[in-house]
Amino acid sequence: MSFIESHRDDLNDRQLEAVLRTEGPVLVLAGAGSGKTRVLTYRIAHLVNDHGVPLPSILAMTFSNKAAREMQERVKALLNFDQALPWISTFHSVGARLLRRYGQKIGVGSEFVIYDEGEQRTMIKDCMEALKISDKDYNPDAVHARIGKWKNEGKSYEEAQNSRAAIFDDVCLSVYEAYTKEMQKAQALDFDDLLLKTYHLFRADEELKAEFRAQWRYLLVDEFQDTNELQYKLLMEFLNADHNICVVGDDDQSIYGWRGAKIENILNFDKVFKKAEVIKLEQNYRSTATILKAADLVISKNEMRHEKTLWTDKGQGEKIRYASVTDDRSESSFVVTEIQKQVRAGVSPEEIAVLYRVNSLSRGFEEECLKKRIPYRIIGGFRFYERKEIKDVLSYLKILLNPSDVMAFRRSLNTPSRGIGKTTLEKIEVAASAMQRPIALFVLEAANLPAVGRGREGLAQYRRILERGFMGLRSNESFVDLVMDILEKSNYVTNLKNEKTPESSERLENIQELMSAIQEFEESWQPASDLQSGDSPLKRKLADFLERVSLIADVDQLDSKRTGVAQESRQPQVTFMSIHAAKGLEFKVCFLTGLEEGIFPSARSFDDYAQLEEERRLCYVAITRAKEKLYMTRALRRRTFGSINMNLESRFVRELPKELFEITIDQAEEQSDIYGYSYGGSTFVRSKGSQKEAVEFEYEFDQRTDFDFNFSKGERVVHPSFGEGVVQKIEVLGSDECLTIQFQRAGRKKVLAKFVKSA
DNA sequence: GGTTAGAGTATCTTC
DNA sequence: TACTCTAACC
Repeated sequence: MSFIESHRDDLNDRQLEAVLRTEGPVLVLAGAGSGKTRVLTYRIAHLVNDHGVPLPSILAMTFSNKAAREMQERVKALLNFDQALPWISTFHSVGARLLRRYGQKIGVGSEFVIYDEGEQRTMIKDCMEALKISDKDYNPDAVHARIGKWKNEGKSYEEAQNSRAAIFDDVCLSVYEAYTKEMQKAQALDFDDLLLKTYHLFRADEELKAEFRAQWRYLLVDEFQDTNELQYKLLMEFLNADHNICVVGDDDQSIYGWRGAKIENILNFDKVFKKAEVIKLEQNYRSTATILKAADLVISKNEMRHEKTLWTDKGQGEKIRYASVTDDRSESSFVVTEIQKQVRAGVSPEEIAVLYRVNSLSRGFEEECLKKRIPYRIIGGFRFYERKEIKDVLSYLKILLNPSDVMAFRRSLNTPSRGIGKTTLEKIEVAASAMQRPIALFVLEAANLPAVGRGREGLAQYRRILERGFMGLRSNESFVDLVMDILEKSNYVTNLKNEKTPESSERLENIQELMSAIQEFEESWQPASDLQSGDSPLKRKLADFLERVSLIADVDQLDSKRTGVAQESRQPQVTFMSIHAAKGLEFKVCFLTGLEEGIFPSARSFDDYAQLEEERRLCYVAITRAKEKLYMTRALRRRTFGSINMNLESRFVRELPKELFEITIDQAEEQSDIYGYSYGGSTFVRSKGSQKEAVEFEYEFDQRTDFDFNFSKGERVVHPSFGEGVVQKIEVLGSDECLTIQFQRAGRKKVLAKFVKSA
């Protein structure tokens, strides 16, 4: 019996059709929760089992590593197969992989590093400075954005020459040119480059293109609504004349327009590929009818969409619980209290998510959970691998792997402080550049470095670390040993240990975390079989590790740090995250918070209809994450950027019929005729029928007194090295307490509670 | 060259 | 509010 015959019952008719239609272009419009991953994985299994298609002939692309991993796992399970599936991968990983192997053909060295957003920004600023373009006249972020736009159109700076429309473009173009050259010099690629250079590679090398086109006979793309122009172009390069391409997506869930995603890609697919088979998956297996009804009412107001209606055979379910409360603190308290109720009623915390439009809203919920000792985890916000201490440590590894990496060089050279400042650094950079030598090698080899004053000893120390590192790379020692040794030789950990501040102990913890990540990585590491090279295993290990780290996204590290109750590990936790991060996930109980005009929908979308449609889609995504119970909350007053704003109730709430809701309104203000909105940082309050009037709110929050802390605000305390002081602020840090203390001698400092005693 | 305090400013989402 | 940048001081 064929695979598909024996699995027939797993699929509904539409899904089956999508699986069986293996030849030619196929567009699967898969509504939220309609089983699209199932379609993709079964399709792959069907191709392999029933059509004898070898796995490397299938190229399946996703956006997140998490989605790729999930698809890999499910395919492996269906096929009873146990090896890595390299071509079920993210767009960026596919690019990186091809470039490591074939990049030399277009001048991309195989040891390139990937620069993150921050490094790109520094690079842009450096280029602007070198070109004497003031960052006051031209905002580096705007320049960056313009360059990104060109890249997303598939254009190098040469190709962008004729797309200049304004003086601003001229400026950006000169920066783009300088930026390209600097990146080349540093042997670095940014995120866009991973796609752009791959695109150029395929355009430049017909032979190579033909080879891969012959290999990849079946293309699959997940979340097609989120592809940008460049990804689309790249896909077209990959696609051979058979046009066996199956794209799966939901135009209603396109929420990355701001990042260049073109919803037209999915809206026009059946026009570009006239023979395309369009299959709609409309049965939802996730949510109750009530939740789907709300989602449908929100999304059906959009004009730019494929018409479709989700249905479910699940019952009505519970009503949506809507709470309009006085302020953000009440909102947090309401949400957390309800979480406690749900948990008491038997819902696992793992099945509960709190969603918000902006990451900054996580704070209140975080504090409330800390207070009530509820385990939680936060996805997004600060990423682990973007923390200073992690980047510091990684910079040493990066410079070893790629001695041209300027950013890593600068960072590692003087962290911890070795007395090497800006002037010395500049001299070294200029000299290395003149010698056309990778900067780290230059430092290592140069007999007489440019005149360095006080930095002499520090530089010698740095050279010793480099020597040690390069030696390690050539040898066969373990990855962990190498890093430990560098940490020791650089005094990095020692210095942190001496600091004894809450910040330093958190940093130490994070480095610890990094070490275990490295160890874990090392233990499970397998050399990629198709990329043979003469490098030592350690070097390849290092390269793989750094690449993985660079391509990690928020959702990918679901089990990473930033948990509230640090020590008691592996407790079931409630999840907090932005709606963007929640895409593709589902939870039994969801809280959709901050439903206020100006927040959700965001104030930025007010004057742009297309953006407003995207907000609407975002709301649709949020609602459809819930399986059984949906809460929606809104605060009348909210503190944003230090000032208090009053916002109207979100239109997404107002548009929904009351009968879907069970409503809680807990304040008198709701009755009054004063309503307000905030725009541009100041607060306006309008009275009904009267003129607009600007009002600054003075609103003092109750100081928290309900903690069972050992210390209280205003208490006099003694610290072993800072002496006497007065407690000004108390925060919870993991299972510990962090105090802000005004010391008589030492000034204001943050210290861990365990270091101080009552005076 | 390193440190720090104060001013200024950005205010979303992220592969 | 919280971060980044600058300028003044050590």
